[in-house]
Amino acid sequence: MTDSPPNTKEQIIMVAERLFAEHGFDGTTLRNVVSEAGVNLAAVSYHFGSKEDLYRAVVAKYARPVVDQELYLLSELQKGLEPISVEGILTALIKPSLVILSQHADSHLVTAQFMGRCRTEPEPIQSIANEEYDAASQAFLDVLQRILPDQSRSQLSWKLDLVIAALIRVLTEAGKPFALLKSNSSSDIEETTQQLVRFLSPGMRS
Amino acid sequence: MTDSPPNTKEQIIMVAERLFAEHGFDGTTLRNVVSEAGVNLAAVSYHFGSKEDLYRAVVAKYARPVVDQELYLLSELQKGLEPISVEGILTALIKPSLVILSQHADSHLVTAQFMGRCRTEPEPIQSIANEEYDAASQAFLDVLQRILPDQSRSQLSWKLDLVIAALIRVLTEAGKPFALLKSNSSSDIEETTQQLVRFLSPGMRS
DNA sequence: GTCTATAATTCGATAGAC
DNA sequence: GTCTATCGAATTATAGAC
Repeated sequence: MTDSPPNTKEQIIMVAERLFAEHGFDGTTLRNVVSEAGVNLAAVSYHFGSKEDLYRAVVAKYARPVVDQELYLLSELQKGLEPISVEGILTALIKPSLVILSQHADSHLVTAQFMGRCRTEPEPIQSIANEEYDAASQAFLDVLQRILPDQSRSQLSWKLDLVIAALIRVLTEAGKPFALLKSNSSSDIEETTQQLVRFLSPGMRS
Repeated sequence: MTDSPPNTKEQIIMVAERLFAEHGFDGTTLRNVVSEAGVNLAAVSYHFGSKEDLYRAVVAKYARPVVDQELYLLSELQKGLEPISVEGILTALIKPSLVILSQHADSHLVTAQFMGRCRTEPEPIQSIANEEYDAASQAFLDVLQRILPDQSRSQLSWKLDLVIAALIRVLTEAGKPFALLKSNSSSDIEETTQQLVRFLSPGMRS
């Protein structure tokens, strides 16, 4: 875990994450990115290719690990002996997005806001992040269908969609006055996860 | 209810609503608007002033009536003799957004998508719509606090926020394959409202 | 009110020197 | 890898004729 000084490529990704989070894809200019990053404009083309490729790199760095963790927790849940609960599934879905924040302590709010923002972008930009998340959504929908066989798949699908919408909102609003998620301490993340799960689980059972 | 032929100003607003809904504020150019509307570029400046002023006009036309209806339903609820229920409050909050769709029968999906999109825009554009909605949110929060005195105001605040996030998602996703809201028939709107209320009410009570 | 023409910027991307 | 310089295209907004 050596803290190597950020090279040009990393510096660009870090600044781009913040500007994409605050102003969206269209509202962020490469000139703003390189200006705040203290690097040359041509460095973006050299290291990434295009603005969209830079965006993909930011998604890959900050969103992809969250999906991997979600799928891991879901598989662990299925390996267990106890029956799977709605609360367990929602926890596996929600927790990784919140836990990841404690790993980037200094920029945790920015990461949260980017993860929310990238899922509210207009098309075709939103699809860049959605392609990462869709596999996980399908897996969670399958498990939900197994433990809630009385509900139709389309019903479970829009319910899961609303759960994700709530999570996205929590991420986007992170840090604002009345936000649910205010700190990145482990205890606070644990508690925020539980509050979200408790709010959403009853409706899931219908 | 005469169907007067759309003049230039109305034509611009109608096309702008759709493009803002699909591509967001930054992703929509005035040239795209006037091109699809079949009017001259300078007409935007003449009738509205600036791109942001055009956006305000679209919000005023499609979002403001929804807020007015929400506040009206909430006041009617408080005039009634029966005790106010969580379901009643959430219905007053959710129904107007859905009902308005049956009034613009031909463009109902576009209106839904715009009402959702305008609340996920990056700042400072999002504030344009939020200023319309904030008064209503405060009023709903006050009533919720009265009938749920055991929960802290900050807790009720983020719960209400998640309810609104779910509503925004339903609007944004209207018309897509697995969307909750698929039609603009009165019966479907009634049923969609009930499903949303039933999904969200239990968590509201904690 | 509607139009043409254009001002004044800004954008993403790249060629080419070092 | 990093830089300067710039191309070509696109943007909002407006001046001014009709």
